[in-house]
Amino acid sequence: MDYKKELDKLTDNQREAVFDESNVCLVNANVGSGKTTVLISKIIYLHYVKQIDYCDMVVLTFTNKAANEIKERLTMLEENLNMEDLRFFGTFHSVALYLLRELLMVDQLGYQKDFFVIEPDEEVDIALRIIQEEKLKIKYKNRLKKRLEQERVSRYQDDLIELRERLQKEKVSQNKMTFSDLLLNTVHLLKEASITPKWVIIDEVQDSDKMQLEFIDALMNKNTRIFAVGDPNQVIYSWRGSAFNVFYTLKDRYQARELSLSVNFRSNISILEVAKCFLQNGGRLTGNRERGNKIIVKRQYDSFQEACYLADRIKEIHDTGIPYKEIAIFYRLQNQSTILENVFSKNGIPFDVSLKKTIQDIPVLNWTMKLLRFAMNEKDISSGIYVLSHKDYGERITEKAAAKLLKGCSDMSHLNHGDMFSIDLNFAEKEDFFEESLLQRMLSFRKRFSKVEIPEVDEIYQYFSFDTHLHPTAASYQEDKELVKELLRTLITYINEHKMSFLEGLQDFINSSSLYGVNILNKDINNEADTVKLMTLHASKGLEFSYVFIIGVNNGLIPLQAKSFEEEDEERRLLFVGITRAKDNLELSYYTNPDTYRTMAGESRFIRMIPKHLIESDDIERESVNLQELKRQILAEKNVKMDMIKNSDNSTKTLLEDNEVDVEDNQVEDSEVQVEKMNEEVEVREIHSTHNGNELLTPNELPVRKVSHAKYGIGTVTREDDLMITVLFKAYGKKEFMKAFSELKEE
DNA sequence: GAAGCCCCGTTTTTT
DNA sequence: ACGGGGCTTC
Repeated sequence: MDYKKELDKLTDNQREAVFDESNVCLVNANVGSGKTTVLISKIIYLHYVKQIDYCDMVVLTFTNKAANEIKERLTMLEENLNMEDLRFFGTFHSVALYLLRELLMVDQLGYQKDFFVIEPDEEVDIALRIIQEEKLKIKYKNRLKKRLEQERVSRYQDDLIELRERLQKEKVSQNKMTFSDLLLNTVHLLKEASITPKWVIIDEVQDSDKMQLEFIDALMNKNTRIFAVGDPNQVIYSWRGSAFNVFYTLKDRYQARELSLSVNFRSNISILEVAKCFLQNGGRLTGNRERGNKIIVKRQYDSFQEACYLADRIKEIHDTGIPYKEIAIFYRLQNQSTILENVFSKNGIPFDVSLKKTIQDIPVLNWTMKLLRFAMNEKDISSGIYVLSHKDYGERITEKAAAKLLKGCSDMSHLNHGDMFSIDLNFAEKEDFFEESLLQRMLSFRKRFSKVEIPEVDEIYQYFSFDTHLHPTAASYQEDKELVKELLRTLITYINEHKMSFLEGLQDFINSSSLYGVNILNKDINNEADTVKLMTLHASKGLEFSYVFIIGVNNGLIPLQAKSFEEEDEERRLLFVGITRAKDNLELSYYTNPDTYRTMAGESRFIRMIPKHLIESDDIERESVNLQELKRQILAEKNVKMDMIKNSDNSTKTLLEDNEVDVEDNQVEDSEVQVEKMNEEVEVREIHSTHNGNELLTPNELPVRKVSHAKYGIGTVTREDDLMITVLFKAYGKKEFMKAFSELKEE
């Protein structure tokens, strides 16, 4: 049988995890160590060797992509595999949705079985409308989303708590659940239900948040077993709530056995040695490949010069026979891609940018989706109001008027659909308006299409008189019309594929577009295409390329300004993730003239964490590029410093003068030394930048307490209080420690 | 209601 | 560094 071949491919280490017999097993899997292979092999092993039915396993992932990958691999082993058997395989949210729809009593919470899943923005829209209607006092409406998530008690003495209660009721009455409602309600209802999976299997478990851990816990009974894989060194989403130290939490809660996979099969030794500099959990990371090329650190003038350089370099690489799709460029911020896009387009370099373009980002499609939502669910007042009052496509009425109009309708909802159109015409100026109105079309939509075979695109298009609403005179008309028709085509295809009736299929499509994202124009990054891939470091997780360029490794960009050490740690893991995407060649670059004020000139402290012998020297460039530029920078630094001296007291002045570099005398020194001196200057400036005004260092503090740290080496204490100590390390820069845990030794 | 002050956020993104 | 929003003061 084929499954044996799959299991034979495993290494001893991987085999141990797959064949493990403990009730709860956590696999601490290093980057590139075959995490997904182990997870899938475990499922195969349980199914084919241990004879566990697939439907006795709940397999949880974070992305649809990961879920699909697992399903595909299982289908490859068994072509006739019934997808119904894999009904508990999917993202946390899609499994929750399945449970709520098929197995749990949502009516206990006031919901109906055919509830809708809504986008996060829609919840805010609903909240804003409640605020308006109920005349609630809410401050900082522009950060309402964050406030609703975070504040358990109102921070600003307003009606936030009342709003949250009203919002909850409103969602129930409109029969809608947000993403977090899906998990929350499932956890709530599972307590009373008897759903008893034999196995709960979790991928990328380090990304779980509290709610997801509760979801796992709610699935557990005394015979349920857990198998989870993850990598604590790849936690890059803690800012959106992934629970702290999930491994420890789970291990403790279920008395789990922890196994680790330490061998990396992806990158060559040169790259792994660099990656190790950024490993924080002291874990072992070993490779099994050859040494390969040293990594390159390149200095660039600015992002435009760099884009031109990259265009040339990529052509060169491609000419050696490397396909474009083996080359990737990573950056910290989305907007860094624009300059690359422009320059690459001009130079004929094929590329794809990973952009999260969804239906809601395209106004006409957002409007159309809401129209369909209201047509399917007349309780969905907020969508109705949006559709009717939209300034471009709506009925040229205000939100208030639309709300009144809809209220009139829902008060009449005890009447059947046919009677509805005779209601309260005070709001509609003449009968004609109402008879032919979009509102009427939406309200009678379900009746009109209930007994119909799946209609043509044009039939739906005509029914809603889309042409009238898209305004043939408008500049965007042609484009809008194409988009709407494309959306409707996608819808019809979707319904045909799922072999459903029209209305059933439409309902499903509406929910899917929230939960799974419908790709209308294939805007998502196409991995098969032979193009250079441009993406953020975050988006690079889980991928691999032969050539990787990480650009903008400047302080203030990589790492982004960090407010706490937790944040700085996360920035470091983020660079670790980027570095470990590279199989054969890695190049880091930084700017000497960055385009934004937030970014500081010169290489990031992260680059200085890499020992020099691991880096292919860039000296030839440095020498030829410009001593002039260097000199200019040193002068600029000197001016900054002189300003500071003017603003500070005399004792500090004396101290700083000792460190000064006489630029004129140093012109003939080699550039290496000059760079070193410049770095010293920067360090002096950094000490100052964190101490404004009277907080400046006193002479007693500075000369000079040296301490040493196992990882960062010897450094100078720059600040100290009861709780914290700040040390400046030559190779790393400034680092804050909590005294209790710092393990610093006095020199 | 204009002027000035204070607080906060700025970035990454899946479902 | 800078802008938005809320609050206080005149």
